[in-house]
Amino acid sequence: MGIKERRERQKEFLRQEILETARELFVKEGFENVSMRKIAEQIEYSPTTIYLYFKDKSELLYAVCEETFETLLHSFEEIAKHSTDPVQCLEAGLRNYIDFGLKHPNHYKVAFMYRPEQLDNLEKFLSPDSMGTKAYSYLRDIVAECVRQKKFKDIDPEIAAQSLWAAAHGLVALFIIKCHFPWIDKEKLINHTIESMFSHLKA
Amino acid sequence: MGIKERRERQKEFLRQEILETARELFVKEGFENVSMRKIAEQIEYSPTTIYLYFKDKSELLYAVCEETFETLLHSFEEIAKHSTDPVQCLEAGLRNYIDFGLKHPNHYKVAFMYRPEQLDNLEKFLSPDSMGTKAYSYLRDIVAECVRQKKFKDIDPEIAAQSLWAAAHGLVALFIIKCHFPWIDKEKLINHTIESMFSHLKA
DNA sequence: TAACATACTAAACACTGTTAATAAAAAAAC
DNA sequence: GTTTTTTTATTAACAGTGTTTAGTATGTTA
Repeated sequence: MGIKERRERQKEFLRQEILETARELFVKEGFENVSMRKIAEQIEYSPTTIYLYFKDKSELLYAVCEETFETLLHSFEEIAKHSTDPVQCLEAGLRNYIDFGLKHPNHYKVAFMYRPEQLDNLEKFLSPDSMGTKAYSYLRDIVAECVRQKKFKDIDPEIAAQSLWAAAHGLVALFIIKCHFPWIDKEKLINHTIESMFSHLKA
Repeated sequence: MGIKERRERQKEFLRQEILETARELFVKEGFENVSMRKIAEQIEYSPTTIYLYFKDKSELLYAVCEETFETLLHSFEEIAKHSTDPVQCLEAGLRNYIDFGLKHPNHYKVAFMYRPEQLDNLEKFLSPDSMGTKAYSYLRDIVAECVRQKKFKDIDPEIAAQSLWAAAHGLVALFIIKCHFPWIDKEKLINHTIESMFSHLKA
């Protein structure tokens, strides 16, 4: 019964190859500038083959999103490993998030700036198993730890976490979309925002 | 020479009609779901006619943007008229901005969540005469007034204004894009963010 | 009435995501 | 070893997109 397994492996391999190519192109040229035909050409298959492995283009987007959330979660965990103070850990995590957005704008756009039009993808995003949920939960748990250690005032970690995320996203999203706006030194802007959010949480 | 003027009026009228239809459809169905053919059908002209009045679809987007920025600027000014304290004025302005985004997500997306791919449109956005520039300048001037009246600490108004804008945008943008995320009560989230930003500026 | 400028449109180009029907290849059954 | 069945991949097509080119009316001027 090794034949079936080998075929399964081959199927999985091609699926992965499609996904990798999609990610590469999305990151390099931006989601809306990548057509299914372009992906197909790159992997040297006909366009319709992709549909045997992914329901549609938005499922490809979803899959790349999940990858991205996973990467983000891992870098969070990595930061947490090398830090003792949860507050410092949280700040480093947020700065890492922002840096990612600035360094990989197209990648960030895929993960945080497209709304999947289809309901089933939205539902998948919300499932507790989704990498997005896990990454957010991790963020919230660090905030909760800050509160538990009384390094933050007694606040609902959910509020603090969502507010922090929004502040970080606001910076990244505007930098990306309004990239020709005469921004003050971005570093200063990031610092000011983070200081504002944190000092209010510590107060 | 009244004929030429009448024709000019007629031209301007049709241009305005196209623009209004475009805005209506963009707001109702979202920019990416509105085709030039759909706009044309609505105004009962052929699709090519639109190109006699607007260079391309992105110029239509730009024009609607300018309208939006102008509306936003006017509501800022209206708020300023009915308020004595610049801090209170600033807060009301920001809340008004956020409310607009929540009430008219498609409209907000057009103005703040699309990057015009073409350079010339980006340049137009940056010109000092553009409504976007004017609206931002107004925001920054209110912040500057807060600093002048020593109701804010001595900070570069540009930094404060951009940081405030980003915080507000972060909330609205995430609410729109991740609209199925289990957000805590939005009102609370908005309050927390604004309090954070303001208390740091007042300190 | 003839020439001209303006306003508009039909047809086409080169794309897009996606589907239905079909061919090729591999595996299973006889 | 040949035939049937299943899996995999492709060709052709549909319905749509933004945009351009070439051509047609129409109202204005000479």
